[in-house]
Amino acid sequence: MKKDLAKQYDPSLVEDRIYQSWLDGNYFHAKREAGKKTFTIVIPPPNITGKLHMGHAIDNTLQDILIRYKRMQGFDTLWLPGTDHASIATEAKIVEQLKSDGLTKEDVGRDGFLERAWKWREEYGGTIIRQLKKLGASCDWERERFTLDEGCSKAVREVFVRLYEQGLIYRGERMIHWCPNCHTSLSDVEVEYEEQQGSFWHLRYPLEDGSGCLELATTRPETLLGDTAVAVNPEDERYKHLIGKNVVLPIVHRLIPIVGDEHADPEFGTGVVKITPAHDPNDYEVGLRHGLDVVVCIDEDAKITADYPKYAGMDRYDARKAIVADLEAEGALVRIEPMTHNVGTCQRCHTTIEPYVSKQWFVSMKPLAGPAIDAVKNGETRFVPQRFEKIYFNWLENIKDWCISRQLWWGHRIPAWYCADCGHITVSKTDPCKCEKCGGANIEQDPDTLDTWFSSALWPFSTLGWPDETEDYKHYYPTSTLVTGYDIIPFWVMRMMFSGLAYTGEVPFDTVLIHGLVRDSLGRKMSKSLGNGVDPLDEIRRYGADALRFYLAQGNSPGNDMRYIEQKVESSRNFANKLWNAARFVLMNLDEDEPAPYIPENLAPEDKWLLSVYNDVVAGVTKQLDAYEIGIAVGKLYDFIWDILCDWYIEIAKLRLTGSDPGAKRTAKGVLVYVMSNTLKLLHPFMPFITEEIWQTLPHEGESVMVSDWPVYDPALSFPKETAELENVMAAVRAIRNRRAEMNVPPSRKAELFIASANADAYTRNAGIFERLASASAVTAGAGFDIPDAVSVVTTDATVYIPMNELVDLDAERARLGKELEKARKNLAGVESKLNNAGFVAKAPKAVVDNQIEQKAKLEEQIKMLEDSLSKLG
RNA sequence: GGGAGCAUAGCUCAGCUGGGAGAGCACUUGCCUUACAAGCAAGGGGUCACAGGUUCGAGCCCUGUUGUUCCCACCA
Repeated sequence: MKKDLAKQYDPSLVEDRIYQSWLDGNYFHAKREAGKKTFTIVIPPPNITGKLHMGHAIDNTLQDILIRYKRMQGFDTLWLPGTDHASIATEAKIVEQLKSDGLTKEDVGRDGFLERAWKWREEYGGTIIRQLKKLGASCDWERERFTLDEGCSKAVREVFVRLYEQGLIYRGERMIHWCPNCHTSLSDVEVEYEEQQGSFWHLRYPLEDGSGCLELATTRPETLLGDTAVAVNPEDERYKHLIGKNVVLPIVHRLIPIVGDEHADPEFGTGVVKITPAHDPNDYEVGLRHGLDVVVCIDEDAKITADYPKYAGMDRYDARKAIVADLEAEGALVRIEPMTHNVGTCQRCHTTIEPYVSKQWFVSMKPLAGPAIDAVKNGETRFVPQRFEKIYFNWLENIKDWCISRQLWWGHRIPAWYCADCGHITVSKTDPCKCEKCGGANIEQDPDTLDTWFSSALWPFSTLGWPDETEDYKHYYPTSTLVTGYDIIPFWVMRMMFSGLAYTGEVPFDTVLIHGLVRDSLGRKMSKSLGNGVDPLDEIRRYGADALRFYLAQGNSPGNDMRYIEQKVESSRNFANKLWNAARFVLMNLDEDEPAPYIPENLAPEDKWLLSVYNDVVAGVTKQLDAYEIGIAVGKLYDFIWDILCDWYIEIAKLRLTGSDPGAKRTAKGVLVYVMSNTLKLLHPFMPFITEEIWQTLPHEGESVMVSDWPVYDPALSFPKETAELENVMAAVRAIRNRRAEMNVPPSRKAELFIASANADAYTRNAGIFERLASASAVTAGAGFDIPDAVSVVTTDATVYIPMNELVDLDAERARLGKELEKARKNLAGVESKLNNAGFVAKAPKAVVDNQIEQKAKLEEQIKMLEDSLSKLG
């Protein structure tokens, strides 16, 4: 047994070695054990472009806590890891890489591009996985998956073909969000709205007949090139007579009609709206209603098209300036009004989105959303905390069709082939060589790929082998708990829900544990642009993975954001060190041949007290973990270990450990090892490394704490009488220390104690505790004492006289006792007023009333003792 | 416009089903007490945002108000 532990715990010397030992033990691997209940989590697959950030750290810490807990409880536990191909992000990386080589996508071609992408993935795709290991994640690495691997791709095709055959996937021309930088369409959720400072340009469009002008306003004057109408509200008395007439589009000098449409709000601005069907979603709808031409004036690069030679090739913002200048020159500009408005930007690159009409693939969401809503409404899947159900419902109830095609190369290519001869679309699980309709060989696959989230949506079952009925799928699906941030609900949780229900017929998980964001110390979102991100790896290096995990678990209350406060990580590190030193103390006292943890005979009152408190902690931690109240569970362990075990029990145990009675010494050691060892188990899910390191050093049975049995509440370990006794003793010790501190008596100055109490035996029995912890030179306990001029302290159970004549300032002492007496009387009055309240006695639970009765008796006793002490002072 | 969260000690926050206002850090004082100074002991510090209500009893439940953050929608 190793006993020469360092004075300070150094995680860097321990963590990698311990992690390797777990891998060597194959403890992370799920073995499909018959007869055991399963507990399964699929990891939210991090992007292969990513680096571990605090969001990952908290998400995976929570998952690892649950997994380790359930594993110790004897579940057949699977935590399935993997990564996401992250189509847009990865494609951008490769494009960037090409650019530094002076190349473009087109230069290397699709195959060359994909080759580079796969190579890139080989090289960097495992970064986060390596970092998760540093955090202590106990994933089943043998089952690691990738959204673009063969199995996941098979699932993607299966789903696409099924939905197509059911008519739930269709191809059509719609207005979609276009990112001119990423050069692809985006779904609604991939657009982030940002408030931007802009202008409102008020313009004049002259009527064709020369009878005047219509004034209107726009935030995007450059789209004027594509105007094909102006709209007024058909009820608007000012303009309704003009409907059907034409105006002359400034600069372009094209005639465009005035249409009557509800879209024009008479209350807003002048009540006149210019209509650009090609470049505004609302205008597009107006255009459809009135059969307007769709005139494209901005291209895929957000540049003006060749149709307008004067502006052709100009960026949309340059074109805006030029067009405004021309409008002014033409006298069409009325005025410019500053305004702030929300602008849609690309989630990935924050480029302003261009609404764009194009042919894309869509999933019909309405039929899929219904069952997903029902499954949560009827409790098949629940959210923790429950309020996130509302967000989930809100999304699904207002859902629009999902644009799933992306103009990218890195991803699952759409399994649709177009026939050049007959125009038929062949959609197939396997690559066809001819058109399924005309049999012609002149077919070409759709060049586009699918939204990354299309494959993520299948993650809980595609990773287990679906669509094949594999052993893993049968055994581990549906999964148990999904752990993720609230920001991912619309992207992922929702989509997994409807996908699971639609394709497997089951909800993909029974619980969704939602956590908040980790913000910086000022409460700001951590972001690259602000440079305020904290690297979890740095923190692990500084404080250890256990400290980081413990902090993240402790500070987290379900669904709430937290601020990253480094001092708190430091105090978690201090806690680890405290535990380390407690272990050193235990080890110091052990013999070489110490048996494995057991509860010894001849327990002292303090042993029974400790075991009782420990037992309650077992029950409490278990209950809180079952309720996903991880922060509360952590708090209980922190208090128990630091306050109860270290500050009280170990100090008290020193009496026997340094004493001469070998039997008593053995008992104390036995209790210490038992409680320490089991407490390590309780703490293991939160602080896996240090608990393993210590557990291995202590006497133990089994290979590793991570596969040991989770402690269970044991009624035989409940000792209320001894618990009360020790609590009284501790209260007296605290009171004595307090009084001594007030009088500035140094600990080295011992004093004799006379303890008057109805429970004098208990104080006699625990005299040693007062000697060690309350600077007592000797302790005499009895029913009562008559000691003149003594300092006295009064608890609810005892009066302690401390004769220190030369230190006694009688006036000060009288004042102190008087103050305490006043306080006790006030408390008593409060208790009595409750007990005199008929309503309280009649309606409050019996336990609460009894407690008040007990308080009353204690306070009365205390008051009596205080009065007595005062009278003795004369 | 719709919805949600938050408001508790100087700071950051916990307080789970209503019954004792708490933790860490910071601060004050005393301790190198042979596990730990990353420590020990003692202490100061709070109208639980505000106003009503329900209740024997409210930090907790209800209504409203204020402030703040976030999500969604809209903003021609």
